[in-house]
Amino acid sequence: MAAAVERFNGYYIRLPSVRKLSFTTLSVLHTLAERGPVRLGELTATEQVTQPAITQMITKLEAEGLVERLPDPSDGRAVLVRLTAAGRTVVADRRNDRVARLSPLLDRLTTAERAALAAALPVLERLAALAQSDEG
Amino acid sequence: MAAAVERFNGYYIRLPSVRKLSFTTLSVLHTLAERGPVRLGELTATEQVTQPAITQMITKLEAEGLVERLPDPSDGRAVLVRLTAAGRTVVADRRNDRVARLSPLLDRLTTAERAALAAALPVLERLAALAQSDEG
DNA sequence: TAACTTATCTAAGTTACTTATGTAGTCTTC
DNA sequence: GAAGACTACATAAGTAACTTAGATAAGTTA
Repeated sequence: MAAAVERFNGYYIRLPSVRKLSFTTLSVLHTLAERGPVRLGELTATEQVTQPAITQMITKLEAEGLVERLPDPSDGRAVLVRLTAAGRTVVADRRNDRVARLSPLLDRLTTAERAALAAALPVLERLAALAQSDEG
Repeated sequence: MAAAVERFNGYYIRLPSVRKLSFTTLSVLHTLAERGPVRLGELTATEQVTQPAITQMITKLEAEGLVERLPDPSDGRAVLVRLTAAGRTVVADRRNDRVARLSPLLDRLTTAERAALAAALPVLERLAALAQSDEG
């Protein structure tokens, strides 16, 4: 869908208003941005939805030019999903948006307050890791 | 719907599996638990959905006995929404569940790590207050 | 009191999910 | 090495939480 890609590229600054992406969809795009090409079944495991839901979502995102399906060379049944350039733009754009909203608020905190937030981040990551290790 | 109430009361420990409550629904119940009786329109403002969505959700929750509609004495058009005892049980039950899941994880952190999390909480509250004051 | 506004409700359509099932590639076992 | 079982994904059909558009009834204003 080259037309969709061009449209996204041309107006990427307004992307959030071009198509509203659901929470789950955004989570998938984020996962793909972090982990690179991933099998469809792996997305089923990480997101909290069923496998057909992922199939349908990826079909839509592919039609919009945000992701692409690739054959998995190691398994003829499997499908690898990868972000396109347009897809990476969406993710980066959203991150920039978050930063733009948060920065002016953080600027109004004291140095000590910002330090308290920064000190909590690694603890939260460790907590998340503990929770995840308990599942497996 | 007395039957629904009794069912909720009788089996409240398993409530989360009786009916899956959507994210928005849970947010509304939480808002009602925090702020007490609230006008339907006020819920429209705090949650991120349209007014008809709130009307429909409250109708469902009322049928299940979790909330009740009251006339607003100060405005004949308005409707006040209030948690029932069963609704409060749902909220309390979920909170207990969160505590039960988090506590064993927090126990595995060091004292310093727990202190870092505790120190960040008031900062996050202040940050949220700053964000909210910018909207109005 | 007529015109306007506000608070909620109703109706109809959309969309992101679900469960159930189909299909093709891979593994196992004798 | 072929048959059966399993796995990865796709398709189909139904559900539930939303949406927009429009109706109703209470309150406000000129």
